[in-house]
Amino acid sequence: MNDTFKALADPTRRQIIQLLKERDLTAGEIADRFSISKPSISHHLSTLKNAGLIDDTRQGQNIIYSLNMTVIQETLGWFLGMMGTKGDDSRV
Amino acid sequence: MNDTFKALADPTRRQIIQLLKERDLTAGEIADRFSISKPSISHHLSTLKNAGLIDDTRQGQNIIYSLNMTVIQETLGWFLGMMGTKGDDSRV
DNA sequence: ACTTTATTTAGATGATTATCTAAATATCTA
DNA sequence: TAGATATTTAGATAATCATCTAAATAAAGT
Repeated sequence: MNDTFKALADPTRRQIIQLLKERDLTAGEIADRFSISKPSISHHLSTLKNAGLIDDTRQGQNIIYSLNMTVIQETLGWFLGMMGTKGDDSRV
Repeated sequence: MNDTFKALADPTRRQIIQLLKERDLTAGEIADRFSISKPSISHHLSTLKNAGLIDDTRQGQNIIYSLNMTVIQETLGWFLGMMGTKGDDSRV
């Protein structure tokens, strides 16, 4: 959970996630959309992958990244849990 | 938005939020529930307040902190936007 | 006014992080 | 196997962050 929030606490990484929401992309395609170096993007991708937010699969020379909705759903659940009646401590 | 995610990217701050979900608490009551120093908790509270996640109001010697659901709702919205059909780029 | 209690602000320190360049690895093609 | 392309790993550096102790501010009680 902490890895997830830490991964999301960076604007570049959130943008990457937004890009992957549209369609799967190779590391290079992702890097092309930013003005920072490829190694930096690679590092961000590794952070996102480590948090379980994205998956990767090699296809020839390319590595294709895709969103993994599982962790996003879990995190959404955290917020939903937050939205119960304020002060709700489960007394019926 | 970035302030929100950064504020949430710390376990102590998330725990503070969980505590405030149950009921409003003074700075001291919050600090009592952690093993780190009061100044550190005060700093965390200031980070959360800066992100709009909590409000404070002085009452005598105490400062009472409370959850502000507005930003939490907005952030929930971010996740909901994420949950649209994967690949959804709005072609009807 | 002085003391106590509650809280924050200041200033310092060690750890983590975002970024870079250079080098390594992996795959494909000629 | 040599060369080109795609990507990551290594190592360095500057910035940000979590934490601490000590000092300052605020309110209340004596």
